[in-house]
Amino acid sequence: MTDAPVVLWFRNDLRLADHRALKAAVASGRPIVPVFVLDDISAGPWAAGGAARWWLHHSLEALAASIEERGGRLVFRRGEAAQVLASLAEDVGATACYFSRRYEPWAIRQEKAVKDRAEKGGIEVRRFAGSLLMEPERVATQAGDPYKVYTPFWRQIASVYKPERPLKAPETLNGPKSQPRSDRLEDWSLLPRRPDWARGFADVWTPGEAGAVERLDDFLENSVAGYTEERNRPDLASTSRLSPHLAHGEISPGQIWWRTASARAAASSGSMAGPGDKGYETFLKELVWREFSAHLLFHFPTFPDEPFRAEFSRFPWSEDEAGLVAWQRGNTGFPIVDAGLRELWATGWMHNRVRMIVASFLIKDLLIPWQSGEAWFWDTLVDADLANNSASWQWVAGSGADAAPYFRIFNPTTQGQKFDPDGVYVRQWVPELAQLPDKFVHDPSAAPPETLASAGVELGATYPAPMVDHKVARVRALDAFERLKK
DNA sequence: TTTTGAGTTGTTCGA
DNA sequence: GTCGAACAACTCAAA
Repeated sequence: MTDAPVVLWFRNDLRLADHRALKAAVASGRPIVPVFVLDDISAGPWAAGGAARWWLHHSLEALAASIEERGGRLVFRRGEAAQVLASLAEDVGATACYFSRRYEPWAIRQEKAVKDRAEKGGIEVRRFAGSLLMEPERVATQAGDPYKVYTPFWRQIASVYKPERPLKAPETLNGPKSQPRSDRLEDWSLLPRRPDWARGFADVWTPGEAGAVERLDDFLENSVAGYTEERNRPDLASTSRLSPHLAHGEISPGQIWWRTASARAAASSGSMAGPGDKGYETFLKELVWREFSAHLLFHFPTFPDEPFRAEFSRFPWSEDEAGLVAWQRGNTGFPIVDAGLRELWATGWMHNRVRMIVASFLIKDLLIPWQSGEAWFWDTLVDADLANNSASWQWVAGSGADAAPYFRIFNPTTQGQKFDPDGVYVRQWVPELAQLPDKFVHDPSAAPPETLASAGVELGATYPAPMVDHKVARVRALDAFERLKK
């Protein structure tokens, strides 16, 4: 027996409940030194973007507070994880380091460096299952290959995965006798200043473990029943909005599965499974899409950078810098596209249906490479997740696994009319169109001049004229994809 | 090894 | 206004 401390390395698992590494550290009976390492070096180009850093700051504040309530203290240090952890272990005389696994290529390299360095110094390293339902090594086709099609992957997970009651957060955390040096979180400059573009974020989000659980409970109580249909409606608050909490590990997918299954059982007890029952399964399927993306990235580490289908490297992309900027700012002249990109800028998040619409527009209407959209989302999304982001962009581009067929080109006007039928979403984020009648709110350029005038809209002045003719752009995209086949 | 059935999210056109 | 077919062929997963 020893009472040398255990270093508990927090990564994208910023919670105390359902945390295996933490549970093992507590069970060891030794003092615990919890630490978060800001390691932009190991992450390289995929270091957290601006919006995710805002979230990270607040999530770390919340985590530090709940550790403190339990008698511990979260240490903040900055630098290359292998080096930082070794030096922290030395400072406190720790002989072990526990952490949750991550699955991104850079994080796998980072873990290996941590392990090599620690073991050289005689530190025991224990790695625990991380942010997935199942370890990627354990999910394979009968031939032993990774799944490349979603539906069989889903069937496999649904039949093999056994939901387990999530681990409770420990009630006390014993620290070491003397506290190690720590940075001050405020000195990391994770929050934007001048300009403070995150001003509106706090109205919408509550980063931290408690906020995550509250969000899930609210969803299961109020929205899951109608989820199958309403999840496509950006004008309704019908999705879970758990993505940023999941991305930072404030809640685990296992917790989500367990609570969803429990809520489903409670809802159907005493009555036949009603039409509302479908919502639970649809929701779990979305959770498994996240899983699918993570497994794909694990098996195919170039996913964020290169098209999964190699022939797409020959695609005739356009170098349209001005077009990219118009898209980023939400000045395309297509209301639903602009609404989405402005929602993203204002809140760090965009409804998933709208993500598909804006992505299709960038790729297929403007012929701008999906990597440009991926990079913008990386910097602006509070839920930025390397696997989800790259898999989803490649899905829209048609270059991904199980991707959309090339002829699936979203019509931004039709999509707006279909999924934001009363224009509520557009009017919220594109207020200069608010006075237009429903009939034209998704298609201002079709409105008669007097309608525009009385709504105070002057195309090209108060709101941009459409930057492309969608009909023409569609044919151009189909043509480009046609050439790809040859 | 070969065969077979299936594959998130759409649009347009013509009957 | 509604509905079904066409838009391509290919790859994947499992029998």
